[in-house]
Amino acid sequence: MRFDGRSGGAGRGSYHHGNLREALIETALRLIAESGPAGFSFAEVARAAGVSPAAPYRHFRDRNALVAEIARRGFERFAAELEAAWNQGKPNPVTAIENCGKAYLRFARREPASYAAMFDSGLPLEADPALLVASDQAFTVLRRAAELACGLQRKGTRPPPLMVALHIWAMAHGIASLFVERADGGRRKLPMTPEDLLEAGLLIYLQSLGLEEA
Amino acid sequence: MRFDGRSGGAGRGSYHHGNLREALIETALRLIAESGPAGFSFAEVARAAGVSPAAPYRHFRDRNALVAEIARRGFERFAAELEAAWNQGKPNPVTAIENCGKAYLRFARREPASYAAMFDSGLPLEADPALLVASDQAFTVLRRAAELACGLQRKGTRPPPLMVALHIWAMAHGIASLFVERADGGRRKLPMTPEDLLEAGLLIYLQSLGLEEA
DNA sequence: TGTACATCAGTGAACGCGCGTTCACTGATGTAC
DNA sequence: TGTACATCAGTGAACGCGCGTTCACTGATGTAC
Repeated sequence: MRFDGRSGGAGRGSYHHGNLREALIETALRLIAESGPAGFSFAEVARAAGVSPAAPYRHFRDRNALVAEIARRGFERFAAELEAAWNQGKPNPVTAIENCGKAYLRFARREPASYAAMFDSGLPLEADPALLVASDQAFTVLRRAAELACGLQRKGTRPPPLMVALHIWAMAHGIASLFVERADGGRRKLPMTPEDLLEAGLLIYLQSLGLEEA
Repeated sequence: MRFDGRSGGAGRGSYHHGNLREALIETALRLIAESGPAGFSFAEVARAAGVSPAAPYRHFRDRNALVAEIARRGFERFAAELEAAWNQGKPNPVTAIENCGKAYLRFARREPASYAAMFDSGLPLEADPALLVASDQAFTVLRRAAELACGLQRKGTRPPPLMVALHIWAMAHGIASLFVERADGGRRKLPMTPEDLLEAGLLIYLQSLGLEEA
């Protein structure tokens, strides 16, 4: 890829952009990061990408399709980062789950635009099968982590892994939503970092299930 | 107040509405419930309330001021409902905290428009001191609850009450955001009610702190 | 290697629309006397 | 009780603007021969 984002022989000023689809996605991410998932128009993306307002229609049916594509890609990267953080439960399940929590917050912090498209855009997941699949992939990482962690318990005292995964997700998502700073407006002040808050919360929760770092 | 929402002698069709400020707030709540906090315009509220597009300017500086007022009132009712659910820690702190959690979800479910204005509107809390105060009132209920619950522990093992309050808030907010059904689009499917999920999560968490229902 | 042609990404003008906001105004209300 | 008047909530017309979307078009690209 060339430095200006155009491919092949299509230089700046040429008739064909050459890489417009990607450029629109990158531009929309920038605009979302600046003003939130509702803070941009289809026409504005076109203008910011340097093309006519009709050009985006060659690549996306409408504004929602663009946001859905951003969310879908976001979920895929999100799932990959959670998976890497989980690292097959090493060095031990509790530490690995804490690493997942850190990865969750890191994603919300480093890709606030993707995160907003994924969780705050109001897009119905059901309307886009690919979006639903990508979203499920991310949750599946947490579910498998909970399954492995719960499997360490004696049979009689095993909590339902699905429930544990949902608790972990809810706490991570709650902390990300309430306390991770956003470019479009500061979040509530905290006497600690969101990462420390989540780590402590997960530790307390997992201790109660009989799991320790060991 | 009369049945049509107009006060005094101002009947329907009269020049003065008589109760426009309240009518605008109610109308905006309805529109937010239908299409989310970004899903209405100032002009649309006026039209739906049956007045000219200039009329709302007599009562609110702009659209944001209307949303902020809705959020402020929402936080006040929210704080009152959490306070009632806490009920001074009776019958015991764990049960009372669980009741707070249920009240949290009940509010998100029954007043989705207020909840969205409070948490999903992107309004900067700092811009409106009254909004910040109302928001703090709500959190203060959780903080005092955590203080009382933590106070039952022996001194050496007391967790920081502020942190505990933040964990409770995050889990409740995470579950409300992810799983409570919204009118503007379904949330993820769950194999249990959000209320049961939160109750179990709080119970596991509080057990780890040495707190039991007793 | 050269040429004719099919493809299709991007143009730019156009449309009707609803928006936020302003303005001078109007007329209902309540109050001072 | 009646009247004159100040107040101010709501009117309606107007403005410039950016939006989403369409359309016939243009010209760059790649390929078949």
